[in-house]
Amino acid sequence: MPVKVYNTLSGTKETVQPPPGGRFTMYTCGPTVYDSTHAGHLIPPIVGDVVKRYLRSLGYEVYWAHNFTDVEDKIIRRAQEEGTTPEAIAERYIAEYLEVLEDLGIDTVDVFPRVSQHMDDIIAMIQALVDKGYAYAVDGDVYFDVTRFPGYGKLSRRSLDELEAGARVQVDERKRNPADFALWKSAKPGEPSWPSPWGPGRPGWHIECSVMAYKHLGYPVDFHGGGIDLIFPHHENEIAQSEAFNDGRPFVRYWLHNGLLKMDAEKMSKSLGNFVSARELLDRYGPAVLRFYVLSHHYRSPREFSEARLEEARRAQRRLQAAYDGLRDALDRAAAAGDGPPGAAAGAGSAAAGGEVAAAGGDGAAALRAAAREAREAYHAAMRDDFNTAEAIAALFDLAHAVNTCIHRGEASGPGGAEALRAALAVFDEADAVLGILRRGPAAAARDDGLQRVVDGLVELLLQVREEARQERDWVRADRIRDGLTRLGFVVEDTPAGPRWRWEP
RNA sequence: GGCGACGUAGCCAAGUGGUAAGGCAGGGGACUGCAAAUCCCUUAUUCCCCGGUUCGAAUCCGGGCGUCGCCUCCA
Repeated sequence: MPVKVYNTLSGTKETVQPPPGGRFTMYTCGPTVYDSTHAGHLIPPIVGDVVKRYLRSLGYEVYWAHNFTDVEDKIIRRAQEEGTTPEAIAERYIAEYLEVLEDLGIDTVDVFPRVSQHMDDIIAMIQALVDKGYAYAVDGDVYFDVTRFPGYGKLSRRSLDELEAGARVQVDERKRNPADFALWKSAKPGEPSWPSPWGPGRPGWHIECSVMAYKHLGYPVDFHGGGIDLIFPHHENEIAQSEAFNDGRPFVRYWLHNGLLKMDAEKMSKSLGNFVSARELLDRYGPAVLRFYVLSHHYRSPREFSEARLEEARRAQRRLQAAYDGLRDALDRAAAAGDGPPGAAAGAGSAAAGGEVAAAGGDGAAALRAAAREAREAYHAAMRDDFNTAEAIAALFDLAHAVNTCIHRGEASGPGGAEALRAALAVFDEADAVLGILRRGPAAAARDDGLQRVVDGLVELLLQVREEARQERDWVRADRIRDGLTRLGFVVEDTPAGPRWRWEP
């Protein structure tokens, strides 16, 4: 079952050819760490995480490098403004970013290379480009000569003529061609610098990624990802450098670009100042809802950010979560009720074929089993088609509906009920091991601190009192307890099996 | 100005030739002491507009209109 991806380079969907040995490499452009991580930054790592997890679920290995740009003009400026060092600035925002990834459940990145740790390799690659005649040094700067690389413009589909026509910046007279870009920039007084054959300076913006991809993954890289705004000039230049360095051999096999997050119809960006902090969103919505929000759109689509959209995602995720939780409850009850022979309760123990026959009596179980099978197929079909997570999630909603219906009709406890529930649970778990949009595992695992246990105990106690009031048909007191808990963020639901509660601040 | 992408119900959003997924919101009903959750029913003869190709198009082609991105740092 082949996976297809939309490759920016070819402009078409292509069938992914697994590399020899079944080990993929993936490189994604991480942030320039001069300011806080914003909501838009979450998309590439979430998409990368899903790509890696999905391929892994198919039995492949994926080695993923996600870089930090920690040497850059804006970091230097920021350091000067705050009277500290660029390293301190970078360190601060790298720590914040890593914490955000961790809280999002992204533990799939294998290496986080940094520019500052690859100076020797960067200088070596620049030197090689100079030696091969693709680059030239002028007054301590080194530029890449785009006219020497025939494929220049193939990713962003533009020609050098178009680029010159559209040039809006003042052309540096020392460049041979206006589109030439810097590989090495000489340091101005007071700026951090590294020694080089061309004098003290620092790398240009693009060379770092070519170098770090080469060093950590080797060429060709199987998947290279990032925001669609990086196609030009960043990725275009990476191709030029890397393929020139590699004597024309391909740099990347599949280019994956994600759509941008917009804010008030403009792209969210640090330079525009219209961004929302990722940390804040994470604290307010939690990883499951945030991932749900990101993955409920196709990764290539642009999406509009707003509180209303996130609230909507929260409600939608809650529906999925409720079905999942209900499923696990039902399984627990089935296990507790009669762990015994699955068919015994209904006395439908006929025989081997009994499972199917008995199901005819109330074929909720059979329907659920069929729904689980269909959902699993639909999930894989969606994921294989350019990682269409929106469609994959739709398959889970269909399954959620089937689960709810089965439980609602009381057919989950019938013959084969538990088996069907387990089949459904297996599909949710399989899909969610990739998507990460459900809160799973025993709730207790997340509550290991003493205070939390006290709170749980108090809520349980209040609910017991409320149950006593309800027994006495003292609705006033019962509602007072429930309303009070609701105001504190505890949602209480009465079910045939007793009251259930959850904390939803 | 050039290059690229997009325009699907009140809203979000899948869907590249076969007769419109899924979600949110809304309406009606069931269940409930009342709720919540859940279930049942309901919400686009139509996919920005105009032409064309085809037995057949949201899907292909041409032309408009609109929005966004890139051409300068940017996930």
